[in-house]
Amino acid sequence: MLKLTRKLEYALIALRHMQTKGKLLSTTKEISDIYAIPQELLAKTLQQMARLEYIDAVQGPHGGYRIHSTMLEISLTKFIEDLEGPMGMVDCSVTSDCIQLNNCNIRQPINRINDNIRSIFSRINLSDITH
Amino acid sequence: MLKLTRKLEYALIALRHMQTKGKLLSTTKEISDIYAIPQELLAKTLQQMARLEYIDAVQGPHGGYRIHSTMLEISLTKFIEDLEGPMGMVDCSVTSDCIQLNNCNIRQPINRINDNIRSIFSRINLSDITH
DNA sequence: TTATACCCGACTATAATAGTCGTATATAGT
DNA sequence: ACTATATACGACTATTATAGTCGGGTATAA
Repeated sequence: MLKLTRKLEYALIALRHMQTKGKLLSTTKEISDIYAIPQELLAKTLQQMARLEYIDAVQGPHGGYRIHSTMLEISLTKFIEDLEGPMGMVDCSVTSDCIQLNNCNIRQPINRINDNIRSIFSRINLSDITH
Repeated sequence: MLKLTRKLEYALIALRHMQTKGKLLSTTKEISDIYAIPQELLAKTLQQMARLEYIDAVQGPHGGYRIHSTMLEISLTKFIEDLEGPMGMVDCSVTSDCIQLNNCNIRQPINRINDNIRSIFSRINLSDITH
């Protein structure tokens, strides 16, 4: 309950690391070594963030990644959903194939809480974590 | 990310159901039938809540469960942690055996967010969900 | 004494997450 | 052109957490 996945954790660690390096490039190996993150796993996450244009990739020797400037204004909600898909306390806040649905007696109160959390996460920017 | 487990979901549904019945008893079968919850699974959760004194159990024929009056003032944080153990976005907010720990660069910002969420959950009472 | 309903631990199944591997592509340096 | 380094990417396996099942027990009203 409420726990970040490793993927998100690694992504945040990497972003923060890159942040401290400004425009200098960081390699996967460098980051995985420093923070003891499995290299191949981190690699995939960095590649995904590159596709999402959170970071810029430079290929070849002396290549690596650096933070994309607009990334800082991304909200935590968007970040999480970009990397892992929709977020919601109950499935019916995401899809609508629950056998209960109309019968369900907690749907509305839970969805209110859900909205509260989302609104907190929406007010938090990635820069609040990686600054 | 952020999703309630079925156990919590079933527990909340059951509590709300019992709430509407006041001092009348509800059986496991009754609740599992109405909301299409696997009976044995619900049974375990109700038993756990009985041990925790969230609900009172009455044994024998015509037995069942009813809500314990003080339950209403329990916070969502306590409820979740009573049923599922400690809640935290990162392990280091719970235990301290992470190989990173001092090396970790996101610990503090994440823990701030974590505290925010906890404080929201602490201000929400079960009665807000089951009323 | 029988039927009903709670009690409880051990077990299995399923699904989500975490991690690995093989191969391909880009490119700087020589 | 060749080599070493680094990203790109899909398919695979392993691990863990959650979900669900089962078998046997106890309490008690009728």
